[in-house]
Amino acid sequence: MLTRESRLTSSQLFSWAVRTGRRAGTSTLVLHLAVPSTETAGRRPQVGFVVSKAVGPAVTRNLVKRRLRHLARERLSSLPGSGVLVVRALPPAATASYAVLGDDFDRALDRLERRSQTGGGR
RNA sequence: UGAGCUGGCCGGGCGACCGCGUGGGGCGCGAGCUCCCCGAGGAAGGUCCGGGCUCCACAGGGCAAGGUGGUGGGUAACUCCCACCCGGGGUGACCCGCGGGACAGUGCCACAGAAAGCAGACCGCCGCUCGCGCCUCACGGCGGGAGCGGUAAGGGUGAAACGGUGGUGUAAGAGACCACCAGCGUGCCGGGCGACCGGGACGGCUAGGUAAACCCCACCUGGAGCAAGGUCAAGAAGGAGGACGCCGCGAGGUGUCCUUCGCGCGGACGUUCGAGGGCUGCCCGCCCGAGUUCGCGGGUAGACCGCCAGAGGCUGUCGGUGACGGCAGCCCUAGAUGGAUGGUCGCCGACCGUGGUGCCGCGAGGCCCACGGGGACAGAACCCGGCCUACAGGCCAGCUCAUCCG
RNA sequence: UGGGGUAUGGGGUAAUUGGCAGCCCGACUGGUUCUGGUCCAGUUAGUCUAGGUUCGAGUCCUAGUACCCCAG
Repeated sequence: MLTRESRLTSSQLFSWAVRTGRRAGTSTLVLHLAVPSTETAGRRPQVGFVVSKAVGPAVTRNLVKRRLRHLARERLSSLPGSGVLVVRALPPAATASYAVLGDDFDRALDRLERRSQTGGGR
């Protein structure tokens, strides 16, 4: 679970991260990561989730969200200081196990970090 | 023992590690840290009804529109619930029913059939009159036709055909008359608060269906919905849409042009006689300079309230056939807002499947052992009462039918 | 949260007041052709589900299911 502080609660930041952030996808997840160019104070990273109705009914959507929040909490330290991460779940995430979701999360996060080190992004 | 009917209840358990939200306590200047309590459902679901609550509207009445529809009760209210009545189904326990009005009016009843609604008559039956043919010496008889009239018994159609059965009667027939039965109307007696039920009397002999067709009658309904509504409260930067061009595989980015929004009202001062701003906290001075500033209202991003103690739950008792109500005692039992109530793992476990040269049994099957799988439907979003829908598996109580034993 | 609409063979669509469920494309079979296509003839299969009103329901009523749309 995530504390209130680490949650992304502003819809403006949500659309900002999805629009301008770098993207990496797997079969179950798509991650958007945006880092402010100027250091807007040393805030902690924030994580938000998007689980649409295509994933399933409310019970499975909530289950996917809870699993993702736990996964994100364990990986908070590897995010850049003031980064904004949006995790979007795809329909296969409904049937994926916790371990599979964790692997996909790690792979996508790894790809995002590598791209930022090689000076990617716009 | 088997098959069923009705009502009620449960709907995984234990543990370890790591977490989240409301509230409370402690520490800390503070950010925060730490401890404790509590933390999804019977449907939280669909959003089909009814209410509370909030804002708007409203003298009163009527029309329109929508809804409800046996009777009596319960309730804050209901299209809900209870009891009863009526009709239908079942051997039965029991179940089902939008169940007012068809002499207030209008409409419809396809096909078939003579005729489908109020009266009429196709075939037929019967009588009378007039021809014709045949038989007979004749009287007369038989057959068939036309016209006039009497009938509705029989025929056949249909979902439905103008009461049914039997008799008297007749030229043939007919409620024309009689008996019984069904049904209608009027008034009476008895029972019931009532819907209605039972009984007998009289009348007329008979009246079709459809209102989930229009309609009539009685009753009910002001509108919106917690994104209701309220409090606090930035910024003037730009935002939205469209057309065209460039870049990009694309998502998109960027440029030009057009449209629109960037609030309303009022006051004061000011536009070269300088409001206001900057240097600079003040004065002088210098520079920029056409709007500046104040009040009231409105309230976008955002924050907070509404927001969880309530038609509340449990137990007992009393009243009532029951729904339910009265009284007493005890309890506090989710309040999130990109949305908490959990994640991972282990053990147990109903239950299911497979196997066994195991045990019991005539058998169906039961028990035991091993292995594998392993909980259904489903997540509060202002609250409550119902309805409807989904649901693996299991428990309890009462009752019915069949069979066997005593 | 509030409101509206649709459902007819495999696909797309008709059905006047309730009165025999049609049409096009497709699929299949046969014929024509040396073969395929074209063409001709024929066959297949349907009113979303359940219940009700009615003599009779695609149509009317009630409940449900699925999908779509609109406003905030």
